[in-house]
Amino acid sequence: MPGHALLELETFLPYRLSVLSNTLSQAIARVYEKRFNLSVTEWRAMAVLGHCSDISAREVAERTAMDKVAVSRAVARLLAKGHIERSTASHDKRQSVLRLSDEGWKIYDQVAPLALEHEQRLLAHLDEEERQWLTRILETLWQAELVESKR
Amino acid sequence: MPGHALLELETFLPYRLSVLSNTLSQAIARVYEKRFNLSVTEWRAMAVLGHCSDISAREVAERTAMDKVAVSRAVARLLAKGHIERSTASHDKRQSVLRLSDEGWKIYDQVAPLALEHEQRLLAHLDEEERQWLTRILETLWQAELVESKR
DNA sequence: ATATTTTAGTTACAATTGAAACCAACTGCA
DNA sequence: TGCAGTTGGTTTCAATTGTAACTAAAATAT
Repeated sequence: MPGHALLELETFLPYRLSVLSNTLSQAIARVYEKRFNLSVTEWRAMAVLGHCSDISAREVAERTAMDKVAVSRAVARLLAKGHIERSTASHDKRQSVLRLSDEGWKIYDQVAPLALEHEQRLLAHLDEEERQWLTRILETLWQAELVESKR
Repeated sequence: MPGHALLELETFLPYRLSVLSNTLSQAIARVYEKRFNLSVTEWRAMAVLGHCSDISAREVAERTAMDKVAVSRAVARLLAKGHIERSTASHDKRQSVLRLSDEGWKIYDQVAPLALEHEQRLLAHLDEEERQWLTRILETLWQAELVESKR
């Protein structure tokens, strides 16, 4: 194609990141889905609550980078399944206070190791030096995107 | 949370990749959308056709990592907008032969530089050494995931 | 040749998602 | 106090997407 801009999708960073992360997420998602009947959004909410409990839906949204509608729906389904419990914040009756139920913890304790194992299996393809670079680079890009998207 | 698996979402690789690539894609997508009325799938199809012309829908699907239904719909919309043209392969009447129209090339020639520029702006946060590592690492993970997902 | 299976692409229907409207509770300020 | 503007969360409706079924053409087998 003479005279046209040279964009090769296969080497285009945003595209590569997108495809890589999608195949990756879907691979894990399939496991959540089949074995535990959890969608990605549901699992993300649970993951956050497993790590810091008694937070509001808004805070779950912030920490998972999901929007509040998605969180609202995930919370509704998790409540229905009994994986989480909800009460109302005493200082602000709009806010909910969310935490994993005993049942939820049982799920969490099964899924979390699986997720970590999957991550390890992926990282096993890299040597220690590569892993350190990757962490560093992702951190940098993450920060860069954050400030970009805030504008 | 004593006695529970330690999964911190913020440092979990699949999660980081997912959030990073989503915010990244959306940032570019917004530009496609607003300025050129193109969805991400539509643009991806056009990007592939800009790079190698006269290929079938199946081949577009392969090269964009989208499924054939998504491609079919993107193609339908691009045809309706007049951005691409379609004929039938002489050696196999099932296959379509797709290419950008003159109109399509005009769009392509505007969007492609924008996309490349966005990529450059992002990469500008990294030094040359980091960029090389990133390319290498993504390539490795890409290959690793490909073989994983084929099983 | 003809029946069977596979492949390219589309269509139909259900499930998921996103945007905007909405409600209730809080904040700040006159 | 009371009223305008925010904020947390839900609901509604439309658009997007995924799955499965489908058609037509080609490849393979009988």
